[in-house]
Amino acid sequence: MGRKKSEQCRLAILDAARSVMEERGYLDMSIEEVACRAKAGKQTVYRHFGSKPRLALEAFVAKASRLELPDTGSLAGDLGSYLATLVEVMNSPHKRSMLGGLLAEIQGDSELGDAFRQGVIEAKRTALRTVFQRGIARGEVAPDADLEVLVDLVYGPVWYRMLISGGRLDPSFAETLADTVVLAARRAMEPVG
Amino acid sequence: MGRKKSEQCRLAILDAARSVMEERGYLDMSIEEVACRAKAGKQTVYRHFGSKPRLALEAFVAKASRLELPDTGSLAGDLGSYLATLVEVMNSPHKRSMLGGLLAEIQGDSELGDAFRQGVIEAKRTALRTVFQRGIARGEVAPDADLEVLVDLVYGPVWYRMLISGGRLDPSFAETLADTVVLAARRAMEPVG
Amino acid sequence: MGRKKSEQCRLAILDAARSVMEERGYLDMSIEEVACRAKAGKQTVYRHFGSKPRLALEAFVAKASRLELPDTGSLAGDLGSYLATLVEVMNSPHKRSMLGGLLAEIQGDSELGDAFRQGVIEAKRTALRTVFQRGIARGEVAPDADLEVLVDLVYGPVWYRMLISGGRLDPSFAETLADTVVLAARRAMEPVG
Amino acid sequence: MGRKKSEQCRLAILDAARSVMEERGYLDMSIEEVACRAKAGKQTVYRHFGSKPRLALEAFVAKASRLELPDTGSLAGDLGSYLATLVEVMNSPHKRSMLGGLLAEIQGDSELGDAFRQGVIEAKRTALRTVFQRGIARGEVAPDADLEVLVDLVYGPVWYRMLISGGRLDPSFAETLADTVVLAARRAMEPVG
DNA sequence: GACTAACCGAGACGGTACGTCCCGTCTTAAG
DNA sequence: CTTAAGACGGGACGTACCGTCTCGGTTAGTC
Repeated sequence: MGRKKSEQCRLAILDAARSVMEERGYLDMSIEEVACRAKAGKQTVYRHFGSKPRLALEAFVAKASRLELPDTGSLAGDLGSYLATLVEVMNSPHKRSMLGGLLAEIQGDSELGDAFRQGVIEAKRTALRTVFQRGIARGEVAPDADLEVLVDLVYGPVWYRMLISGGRLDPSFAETLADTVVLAARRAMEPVG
Repeated sequence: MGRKKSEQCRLAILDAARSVMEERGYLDMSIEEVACRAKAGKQTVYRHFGSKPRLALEAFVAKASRLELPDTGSLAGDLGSYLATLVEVMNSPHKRSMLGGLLAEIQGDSELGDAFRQGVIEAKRTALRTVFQRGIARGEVAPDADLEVLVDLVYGPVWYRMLISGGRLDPSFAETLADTVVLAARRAMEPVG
Repeated sequence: MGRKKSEQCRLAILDAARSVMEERGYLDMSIEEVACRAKAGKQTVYRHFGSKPRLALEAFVAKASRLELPDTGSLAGDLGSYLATLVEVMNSPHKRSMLGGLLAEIQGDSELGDAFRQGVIEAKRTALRTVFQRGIARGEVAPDADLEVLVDLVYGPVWYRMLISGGRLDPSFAETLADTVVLAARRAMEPVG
Repeated sequence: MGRKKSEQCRLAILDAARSVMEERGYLDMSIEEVACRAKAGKQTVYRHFGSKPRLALEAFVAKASRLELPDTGSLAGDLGSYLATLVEVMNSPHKRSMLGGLLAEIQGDSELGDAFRQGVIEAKRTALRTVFQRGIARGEVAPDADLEVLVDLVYGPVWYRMLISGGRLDPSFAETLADTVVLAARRAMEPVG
């Protein structure tokens, strides 16, 4: 029984969380400020989200721009188009701060980690897997290629530059990376040498 | 005049920091506990390291096993050997926690970020760059290849699996990744088609 | 319709309030726990009693053992008998806690204070006043005695020992106090000296 | 070792506590506001006083006007003078609120209760005991009188009026009470009847 | 060898945020 | 139409750490 949890209230909190994170970054976001901005009590925040990283995760997922899967007719076209968009989206200080903070929390909280990987990572991997499978059908990708590694080959360098090496995330990087992955995917078909 | 900062004391603090991080993870490490374990005053910790992420960074760098650069005579051999070791070293919960935490702090603190990239990232990249340059000399790598992207292609997937996707970091992954990068590096030499 | 249920519900709340207070004391009694034990909603508690001190007051008055006014034929007898019972009743940790808590609330809430004095204090004072008036009729009490002060002389020391000094509340105290008050009451009749 | 607790800081907190209590009463005094007014951290308040009732007790004791013990040469004079002053001092809303709140806390916290009785109550009782002993020496008080009850006879009615019955605390009450106690004390000497 | 400035441990300081509890009000569903 | 259940905005709790600031006590280099 009892009163129902208000959806309106939930959204106000998510909004507040988002705006605080964009202003201060994940680490300096406090539940107290989020509650205050959402004109909610702290308890209400905890009732809805349970903890700071959960809140951040939901706020992140809520606004995660759903990247559309391109279908240009060739692996090179698909990858080039997809990576161009991906790199542009990832090249944002807000995202860097939010994702950096979440990564810290994820290590050692496996429940949160699973939720993060399920909600944020896996969907994107599935999209790319489809792209490579279409490549196999077209004969552009070796049929025995390790799709997981190919997917890693795309996402790995992007996340690595964004969060770790601080390398440039520009169109030229997207292009070079796409080209290289295309070559790597194809080559597995041919005899080495 | 006066007394010098004690090296012994500095080491005790680094040791304590390391052990706390291994037990509780980066986020739950407090300066107070580190000071207490090192039988040092908090002030002393701040005098030597200035802040928590700096301390963690130094603790990390201090114990960072200096990976030796193999020279087997072939790119495939070098990469295979290097990646096998790298993947083994990275497959550690402690490292995950420390690095995740550092990443969170790095976003938005550019001074710290620079130190991290300088002390942890760049050295490793340089090593790999050398490997690829030897490959060029041997004719195993296209002379006009983008070395930075090739290096990203190695480190990106490893960090990505470690911190983000949670994918396996096992010898078979190392091998597949090494093989794929070797192919990608070589292919740039040949006409596409 | 549900008029009957209402009274039943009121009693359940009073019962619950009493039992919580006996277990935890007045200060640590929360409306929430009372409602829960009474299987009532918080709103219902507020509808019936309005506030915690009101509830406590009603719970206290409800169970207040109605002390019978003795009529032994002499002031000494009446007072001795009455004080013996009073002291016994007051010598209870539950009562101490409830009354201490109520006293705290009463200061600065004059409406509650009036209700408390009206419901708990005045009835007892009236009883004692009657005893002294019978004493005047019998010639045992000076006719010009200040009855209010005489009544204070009985209740004051009892409450004072119970709540403030922590002095013993035993039969011997009751006896000595009764004797002393009898003397004080009579003496006003006679010339000093 | 370590830095010493600052006396200055302790006094600032006591001062703040006093002023908050005078404005809001004991129950509505919050540690947070006290700390804020004293420009101290909450932790500092807890370090020095440990809990709200302890703080209130110390604040109360600190400002407790040390009533001087009169020595007029007669029991009637001593009691009249002492009670006149006592009643005047007790007739204060601040005191009512502070003492009411403390009484609530005292019930069920025997350590605090002991401190309260030791610091606030016992000193005053000792003073009065001395007065009565001088009365015995002068032949104004029965030598076998129960001094404890005589002392109760003075303080009881005063506290009772202040905190419980709400009766007037004016000079005429002080006078009547003093006279009555003098009579009660003397009478024990003489045969009843 | 005695001085003395800097360092050391310890820990108190003014703060900020935590996550919890309870307040008194409001909303919903069931009887 | 009244209940119970319980979510709501709010406020204080007592705790944990933050980074800074005294404290004595302990080393080293200079005089």
